[in-house]
Amino acid sequence: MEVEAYIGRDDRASHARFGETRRNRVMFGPPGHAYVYLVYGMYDCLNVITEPAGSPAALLIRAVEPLEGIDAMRIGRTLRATTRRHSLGAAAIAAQADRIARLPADRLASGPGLVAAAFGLGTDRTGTDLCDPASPVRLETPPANEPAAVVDATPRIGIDYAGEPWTTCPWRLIERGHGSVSGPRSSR
DNA sequence: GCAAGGATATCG
DNA sequence: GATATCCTTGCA
Repeated sequence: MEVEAYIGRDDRASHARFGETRRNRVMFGPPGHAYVYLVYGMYDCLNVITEPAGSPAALLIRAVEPLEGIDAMRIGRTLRATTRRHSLGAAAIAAQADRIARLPADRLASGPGLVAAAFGLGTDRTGTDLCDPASPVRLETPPANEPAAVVDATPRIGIDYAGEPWTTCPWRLIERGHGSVSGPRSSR
């Protein structure tokens, strides 16, 4: 599991830095809801609102460790990789499907765009109550015997535009020992 | 190393 | 209305 924290209007790396807009409206709403946005024109990113209404803060879910539904996650990844493309021939579609079929489980959601793809989430999921047991996408309480996670903290990724101290504050949190982490494998 | 890809916030 | 930019990914 890998997440990044974006906290408040003053956080120059946060979508809330310009105040409330149509895109980030749910950031200013109640906690436990989903904020899904489109980045770089082709990838959706899942965030969880973390503070009470009026206090815009969220966690960007950058990577998760697949435990169940791995086949379903492959389908989600394949769908996202082969649709929403203007011109993709049959051979290219087959190549994408084959590439994803060969991915190890811990690489199915090892990046913010890949998390949303694996779960089949789009921007239309924004506002979903992730704490509602009836929600198709939700957060669940871990088993009581779940061991406590050891967490490493590093600077956040892809926010050089924010300036100091936001580019260096260690608000990217990574569960140590998990294979599902974003970024090139060579850097791990 | 870099192109793909479209919404968005900000400017004329 | 136009456009520079963006909390990325996968292939050259």
